[in-house]
Amino acid sequence: MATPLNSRAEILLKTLIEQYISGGAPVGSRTLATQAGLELSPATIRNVMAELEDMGLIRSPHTSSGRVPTQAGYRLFVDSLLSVESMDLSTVSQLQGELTDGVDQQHVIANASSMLSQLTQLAAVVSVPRREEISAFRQIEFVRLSAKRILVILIARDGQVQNRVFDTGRKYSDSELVEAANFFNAEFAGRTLGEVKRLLLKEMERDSESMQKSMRVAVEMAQQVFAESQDEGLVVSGESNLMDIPDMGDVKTLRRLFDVFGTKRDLLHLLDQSMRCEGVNIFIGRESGYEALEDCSVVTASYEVDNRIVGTLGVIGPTRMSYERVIPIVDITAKLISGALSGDNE
Amino acid sequence: MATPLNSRAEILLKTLIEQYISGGAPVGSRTLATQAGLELSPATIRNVMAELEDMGLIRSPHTSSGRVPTQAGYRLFVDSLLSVESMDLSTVSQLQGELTDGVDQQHVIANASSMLSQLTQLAAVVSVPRREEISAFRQIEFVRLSAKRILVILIARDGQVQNRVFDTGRKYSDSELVEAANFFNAEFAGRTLGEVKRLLLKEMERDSESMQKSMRVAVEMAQQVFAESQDEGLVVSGESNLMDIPDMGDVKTLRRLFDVFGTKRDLLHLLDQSMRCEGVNIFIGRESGYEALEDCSVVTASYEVDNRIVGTLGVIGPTRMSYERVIPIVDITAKLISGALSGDNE
DNA sequence: ACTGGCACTCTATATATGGGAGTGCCAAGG
DNA sequence: CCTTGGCACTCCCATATATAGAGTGCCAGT
Repeated sequence: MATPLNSRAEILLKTLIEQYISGGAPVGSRTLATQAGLELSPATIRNVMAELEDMGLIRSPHTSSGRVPTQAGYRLFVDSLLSVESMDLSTVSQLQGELTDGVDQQHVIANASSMLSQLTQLAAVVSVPRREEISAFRQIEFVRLSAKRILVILIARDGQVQNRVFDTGRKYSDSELVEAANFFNAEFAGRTLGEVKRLLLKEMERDSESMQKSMRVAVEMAQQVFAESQDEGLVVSGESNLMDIPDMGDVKTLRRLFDVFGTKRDLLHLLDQSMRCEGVNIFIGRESGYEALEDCSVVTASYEVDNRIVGTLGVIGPTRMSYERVIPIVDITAKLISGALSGDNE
Repeated sequence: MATPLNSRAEILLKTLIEQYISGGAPVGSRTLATQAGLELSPATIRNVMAELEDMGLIRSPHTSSGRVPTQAGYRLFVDSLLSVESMDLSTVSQLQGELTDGVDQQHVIANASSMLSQLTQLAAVVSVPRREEISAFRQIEFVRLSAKRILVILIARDGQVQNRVFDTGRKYSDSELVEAANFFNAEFAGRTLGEVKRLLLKEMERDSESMQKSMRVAVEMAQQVFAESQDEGLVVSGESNLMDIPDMGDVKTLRRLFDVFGTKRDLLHLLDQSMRCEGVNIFIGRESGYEALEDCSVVTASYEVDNRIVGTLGVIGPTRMSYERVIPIVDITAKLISGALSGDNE
């Protein structure tokens, strides 16, 4: 941190990490000497390694085995040492193909997630976009299923449909329902879902008598449906890929990891963090803030619709993952999904 | 198989299996002597155990360790030796509560699955009901999203909503869409989804000119939505519970197991098999027909809506699971879910 | 500043070693 | 004839021990 590395040390650190990533075993001075391309003897390299260890960039698991990168080492690596491969063009177009053949936002997201996990052989995560401030309200419908059960259907301009069944206390006539629907459709058409939600909320607070009773209930139901439409989801796939990775050998560790996937809340929070920044984001080990992700890294990128960031996607794998392979995949996927969702919308 | 067991052998087999299930370790003659309640010496019991081994009901992992049940042993056990506990009443009512607070079929199913896995601490599986022949068509709507994009919404009488976006080749006027909707709603109201699907299929085959062109496309779109409505789903939860079970220690084995959960097709097939029979069904180890389920058992029960079997639920765990605890849970859940879905429907 | 050499450390693997649990069989007793 | 205690035998498992190998740190020489 204090002293910036001289270029020889950089090269050695880079080679060491690459070597460790591909081999999985601690790297010793001899292998480093042959691999780094510098004409140095193992002894010299040992001196440099000692320095790197002092700086906290690498460490040795035991008194005498090779060195492995520390978290700080990885950080430096991905920040300034890493050379990313650009992606195979045919793979890109294949990805694009698979991605855009979902007519529907849900399909696009699901495809993206599954592709991502397949390409990286890691676990993939895609957050369902916040549509609130982007997607506009188109129309709402109240369908009477039986005497007291009413189905509310919310349709957004982009074709997303949200629906929910309510058990109302009393009977509603068809005409009441039609009237309610007309009211909403006239009042709110064209506004964004978020706006409508807020307006409805205000409406309810006013506890107004200016509204008929029947309207009140309708507003309440609509409010709930809108509230759910915010329902931020998360699509996870390829979790089981992580079981093939020897680093995670411990079933105990795996279990905790899978719990994270199960709850989703934590993951969502993590993805939210990287919503702010553009481009690819990397959380290494503890940086994510979750103990279960101790030996994992998370590579994320956010995607946008109509030039606004609306969601994030990423992959989760062992800290010892091939960043140079994974980063471009995540990057490209984010861009493609942006395209697929934007094009879809008009 | 040939010779039915005498009662002493039965008791010993039963105790052995119970002992093995609770302890997880091979059971020897001494422990069996103290646990079985019979006044017999270990030596005598050894003789009986030898017989049981000859019959293929138990085996010893090594020349000299205790015995463990074979698949055939488990089979006999669950078929005729098992005494199931009846369930704690408070648990039942709690279950019922949690189950019925989902207004919506999807919620009920999801709740059932999660409850099932929580109660058993195993992986749970619930198949989404075949609604085709039960659920009636209520109405269809065509919403124009943009010039050539049309949203088709299918509403069933029970409140299920199915929707899909189509990119049509040409523009449709609002009046055309209204006309199409009216046609469907008048023609098919009240019929079951399955019926409508078949009728539409026939309609399309006729390639009739009696229909206007616009109708043809509408029929086609409707057909596709109906086809998707058949979309048999599967809700899985608690997979990660299996990682806590020491029997499955092997990550390799777990991985294959998780692959089964991932593909779902195989699971669905398995659940289908037990749709035919009423009551609780048990597949032990290989009986399920899947190699990945080698050391697992599947306990299933089907549930019904309006006295017709429409789906199946079950749990998957190690063959060495506590059947006497699991069976009643699966049984009750199936009954409760039947109730919850039937009551919901009118 | 770099290098070879050397003693040292620590791991991983293979190889004994002994205890323990359980069996099968046999001969004796009810 | 069924049951039982006794006994030799088998096999697993945990522990200890030896050994090879990889890698280090340090020092002295270039």
